[in-house]
This record gives sequence, structure tokens and C-alpha cells, in this order.
Amino acid sequence: MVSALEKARRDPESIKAKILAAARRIFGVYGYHGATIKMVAQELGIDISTLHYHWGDKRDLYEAVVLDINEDLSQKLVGVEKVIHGLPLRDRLTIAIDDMTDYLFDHPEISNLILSRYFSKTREDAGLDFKVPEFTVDIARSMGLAKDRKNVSPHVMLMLLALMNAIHCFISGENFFRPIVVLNKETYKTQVKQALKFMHIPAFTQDANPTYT
Amino acid sequence: MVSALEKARRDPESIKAKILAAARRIFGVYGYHGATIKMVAQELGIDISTLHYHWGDKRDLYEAVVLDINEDLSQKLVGVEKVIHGLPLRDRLTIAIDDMTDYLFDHPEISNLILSRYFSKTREDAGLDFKVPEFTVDIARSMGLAKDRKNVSPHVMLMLLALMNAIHCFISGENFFRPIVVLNKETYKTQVKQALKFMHIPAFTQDANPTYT
DNA sequence: ATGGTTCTCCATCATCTGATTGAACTTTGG
DNA sequence: CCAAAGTTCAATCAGATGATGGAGAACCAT
Repeated sequence: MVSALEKARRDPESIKAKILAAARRIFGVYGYHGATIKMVAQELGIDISTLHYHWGDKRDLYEAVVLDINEDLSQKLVGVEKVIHGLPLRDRLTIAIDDMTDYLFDHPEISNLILSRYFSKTREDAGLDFKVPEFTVDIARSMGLAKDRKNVSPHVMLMLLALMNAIHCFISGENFFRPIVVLNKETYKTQVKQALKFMHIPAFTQDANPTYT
Repeated sequence: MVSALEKARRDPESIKAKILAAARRIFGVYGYHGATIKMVAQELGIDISTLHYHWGDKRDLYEAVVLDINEDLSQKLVGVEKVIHGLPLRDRLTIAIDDMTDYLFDHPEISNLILSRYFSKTREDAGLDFKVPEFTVDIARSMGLAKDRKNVSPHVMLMLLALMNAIHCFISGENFFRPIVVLNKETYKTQVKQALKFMHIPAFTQDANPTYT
């Protein structure tokens, strides 16, 4: 049995894939309740019933979007892990931040959806498995910040969460922040990456026993 | 002419104030589209029409909530500014982070609403003045990180935004993050403050000319 | 008490949204 | 070519939601 999601991921030209991509954008911009399936259908110039035919109800479509993003992000992290494997910590962090930031700037709906899932409930919030937290543990391990997956200190964990959140925030909030700093799109991207590295690399490379109380 | 919002803020026991407080919580948890005025009314055990009588339509109520939060946050920042005035940079940052984090942990709907406004559109997004960006500039000035409000470098600006966002994220995302780090509520709060200071204070006190490229 | 004001709620409406049905059209396989 | 499966859409339905009107209750000043 091949799920609709797998079909869509295998053939990016299929209608299922096109619907999924549009749903990613719409859900990313407006959140679950703010988005309507009519918006998704209109963006593709198809009828609502066609959308139901391919993806079931709204909830199904949303869950497919979440799983799709989980999968993309997971693959991306595996890719980054391969690139930085074996390098010194400082280089690992530099490359990882650069790489992930570039990737998410190209796919802002990922950051949008992650943040919107973090920070607003969905009225009918059933158990939708959201793997980003697990990814964070994987990052910790691949960064060499923890010896095994089961033994990551809360302090390191929180710093990793902060790093990931910082990236997502700068990308999702670009429309809010860029007018403040008065930078064009390209310069904003550069400055964001610089600021991220400036703030977070020392946090990981300095004395691991925090002295701030 | 005294607006409904001013009335509510003056008398916390009034029905208007109670509605506003309930609306803050509901909008904070579910976002604009996810929240219904029925939820707000039910939380107070009143009828929907009573709610309309006091606050007009849903949009009006939401705007009142945003303005209310703007005002609270503004007052809080002024308070912090007074406390830290004249102290060395390191102490200013320490106190500011501690103080703001404590405050926002006690009023998580503020962080929720700020983030939900940052990262998801509202379908009918008219010009709703959202002053948090301006606050950020004020913070920069009060921290002594910029000589005047018009001359804050993008780099410092981005770091301040990152700091504010980090606080909001840890508070709004507590339900997501705390199970990961496996800490009780109180320890989580302590560890978050420690991590925030550990990451951000060096970023402001180290060499201001970033060398990460 | 009384008249006016403020406040509350029940009943109702219009609209939006998600979802279904059945007919028509297209593609596929033999 | 033809039948079956797959696909699309107009029409329609049900329910939720925001909003209004009017009747009655509570309150207040005189």
C-alpha cells in the first residue's frame, strides 16, 4: 500500500504533489484555521471537490503537509550531517548554520509551519506526530555535542532549540524585521547568518559550564 | 472621549476588563482565526451578544487585545529601563533578561500573541499598528547599545531581535520544549534564563566587530 | 415609586466553510 | 473500439460562526 503522501513525493509533477505544495504555502502563511481549502484550490485553479478527491478532508491534507515537511527537514539534516562529519566543532557549526539558513530561506513555509505549530493550538489537536523535537536531538549528536542521543544535557538542549528557533524566527519574521533594520533581501540574509554565527558559535565553544546564575 | 480599552484598563474588575483578559488568553492560545468569540464568552459564562455589546465585532476585540499588550509591554520595558539605568552593560543585560523572562512567564499570552502576529497572516490584514519593533529600538537605546534611536547598527538590531524572540519562543513553546529537556516547570524557567544569559550576554559584550563571515 | 439608562440574553439571520453527490469528461487496458 | 477506472466540476447540504434586534432584567437618580 502506497500512501497518497508517498505518491506525491515520488512524482512532483502529479496533481497530488501540486496540491501538497500549494497547501504547504497556504497553511504556512495563514496557519491551519486561517487557511481554507478554497484558497488552496484557487491557487491551482481547480475545484474544491477535486482537492477532496485527492487528499480527503482538510485535516488529512494538513497532516500530509506536516509529514511532508518532517521528511524534507529530516533529509536536509542528514545531508548537513554528512558534510560536516569529522570537522572541528567551530567549522561544523559554521557550515551547519550557513547551510540550514540558506535552505530555510529558500523554503520559508517550513519555518512558518514549524513556528505556527509550536505556538498556536489547533482546536482539534489530536496526536499528530511532530518530529522536530527529535531532530533537535539528532542535531546534538551529529554536532558532536553529546556522546549519545540519550545523554544530552538540558543546557545544550536549550541552546540547540534556541539556535533552531532563531533561524526560523528570522526567516518567518522577515517581513517584520527587515523594514526595521532597513536592509535589502540579500543583505538581510547575509547579516542574519552573521548574527546567528556571532551569537551562537561562542555559546557552544566557550566553557560548557555556564557561570550566569 | 474615553475609549473602551482605556475604561477596561482603568477598572480591572469591570466586565470590559474581564472580557479583554479572557480574549487575551483565547487569542493567545488559538490565534485570531483559531479563536472564536464563543470561546471567549463561554470562558466568562456570558452570552455572545453581551460580548458584542461591550467590544463590537471580533476584529475590534482583537485590536483591543493587541493594543492592550502593546501598552503592557511598553510599561514593563520602561520599568526595566529605570531599574538598570546607570549599571554596567553586563549587569544591565543580566537584570533585563531575568526581569523580562520572569514577567513573560507570568503572562505567556503576551509572547503567544506577539509570535502569532509575527508569523501568520490574518486574511483581512489591515494596518494594525504593532509597536513591538519600535520597542526593540527603545531597548537598544536604554541598554546603551546605541547612542541615539536613529543610529543602531543592523548587527546590534538583529541581536536584540534574536534575544527578544528567544525569550518569547521559550515561553510560548514551553509545552513543546519542556518534555524534551525533561525538567519541571520551575527548573525549566531557571535553565531557560541561564541559557539566555549564557548565549546572549557574551554576544553583546564581546568585540562588536563580528569576524564570522 | 418611576422614568430612564445600562446591561443581559434568547431568537434569529446571513455568510462562510468543509464536505458530499452525481453527472460528465478523460484516460487506460484489453 | 469499448468498457472500466480514474478524474473533474457544478450543485447542493450541513454545520459553525459572526453579527443583529428586541424583549426583559438590573441599576440608578430623582
